[in-house]
Amino acid sequence: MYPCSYYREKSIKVTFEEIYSKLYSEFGPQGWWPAESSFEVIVGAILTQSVNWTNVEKAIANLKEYNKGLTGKAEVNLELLEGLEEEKLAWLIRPSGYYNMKARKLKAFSHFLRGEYEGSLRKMFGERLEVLRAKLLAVYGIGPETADSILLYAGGYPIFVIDAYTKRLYSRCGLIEEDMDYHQLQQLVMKNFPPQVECYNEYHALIVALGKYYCRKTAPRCEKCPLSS
DNA sequence: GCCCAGGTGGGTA
DNA sequence: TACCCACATGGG
Repeated sequence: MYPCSYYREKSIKVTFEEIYSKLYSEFGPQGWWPAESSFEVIVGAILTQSVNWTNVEKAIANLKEYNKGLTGKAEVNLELLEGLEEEKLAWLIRPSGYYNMKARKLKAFSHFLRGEYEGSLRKMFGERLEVLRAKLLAVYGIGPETADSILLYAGGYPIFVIDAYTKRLYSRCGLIEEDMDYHQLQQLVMKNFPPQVECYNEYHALIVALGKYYCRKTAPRCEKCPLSS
């Protein structure tokens, strides 16, 4: 039995805040997002879709290496993505999986940023939260999780990111219904855990940290889960 | 060999 | 709306 299922079956109430506190005291600050620039956060957010982060690291390393040979600067930026043929881009990001789809997605975002904000992230992040979120969702390849990761980790907006780990954790704890959709779940969390950028930043990262080791789909290692004590 | 990983878009009933 | 499927590499 999962420790968090134990809460549910014994009708022990835990709150979103208590889970956050436990995770924070167990794992400490995570310092997300792991990237050297806002633009790199966005690229990482797209590349990490349904893929292990270690794969993404290889892909981003390829992009940096390529740009270093081209311009002397080992960084991921808009000019690099714009200058690359989609096929070449796909080849460089191959380790991240779904590379043809993701190359198309990166190109789509590049066109969006250039067309809508003259290539300026500063201008893009000058938008109001709701406005930018809606615009991002309209970009090919950017769904709710990717949009919210971009908003929170690159833009510093107070928005809570929901992912597979988040659903699994809250569901096992009995805090949510299995069939809640992304928006419902996000609203529920934000209603019960008031928006603060720093906490939302850490919370999502902490849930991923927990999920990677103790709250996996299979083989959860629940006997060592920090939430069990 | 099998399952899974920080999803999204498109098609069908 | 509610499912199904394609997309694809790398690690345990």
